[in-house]
Amino acid sequence: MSKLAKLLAEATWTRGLTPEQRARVERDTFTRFVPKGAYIFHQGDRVDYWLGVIDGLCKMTKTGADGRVTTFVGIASGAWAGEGSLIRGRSRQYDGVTLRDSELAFLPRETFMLLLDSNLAFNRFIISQLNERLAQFIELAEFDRLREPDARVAHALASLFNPVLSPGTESVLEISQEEVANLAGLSRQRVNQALSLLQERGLLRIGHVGIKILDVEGLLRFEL
DNA sequence: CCATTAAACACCC
DNA sequence: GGGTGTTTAATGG
Repeated sequence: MSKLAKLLAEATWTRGLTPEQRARVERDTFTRFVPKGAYIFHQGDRVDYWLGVIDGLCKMTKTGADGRVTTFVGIASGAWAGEGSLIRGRSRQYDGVTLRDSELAFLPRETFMLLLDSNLAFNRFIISQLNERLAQFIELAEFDRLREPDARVAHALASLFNPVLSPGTESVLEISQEEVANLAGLSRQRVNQALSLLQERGLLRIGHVGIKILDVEGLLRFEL
């Protein structure tokens, strides 16, 4: 079985498709290898595909007028993204960049719209995914405004393990501390300090360009 | 004051 | 050579 077939077989949203729809999806979807640090799409691009992460780690970022860059969210293995822009019919509102070598899947807009127009289960999946994302962004605002830096780091890491949004995340995250800093909106050395604390608490283990997550639940409810 | 960060530094995988 | 861990000086609440 190809990587794509495996991804489609394991994805929640393919379960409610008719055999014809499933065949159509398998026929229309293609995959591409994208090396670490490469752009998947740019802000302003037309949105022609729904993006699936077969195996990899990506980020959505935006560059401010003064050149500073912020990362909104990480997208991990098993995740599908970009339905927001597809449905709104708008151009990309941010840049997509790989954080490590990634295998990506592209489902054409036309196929996506066909499913949206004809399949109830698919609609339910999209609603639950959008809802999950909304909850995640509200949490992001909460942690950003109400919690200390250590909890922000813990939360940023735990967010990559959301079972609805990123069902296939491996427990070893191949991510630099620099990128964790971008995700959490903190400096690199503050993140380093936070990671050391989280490691002391037994929630994760720091490796070389990698973090082994030991306790996702513990990270989510981390308190000083 | 105290915490955070930018910049600069020396390891080392 | 990029990622990591640390120091130092500057900044801001």
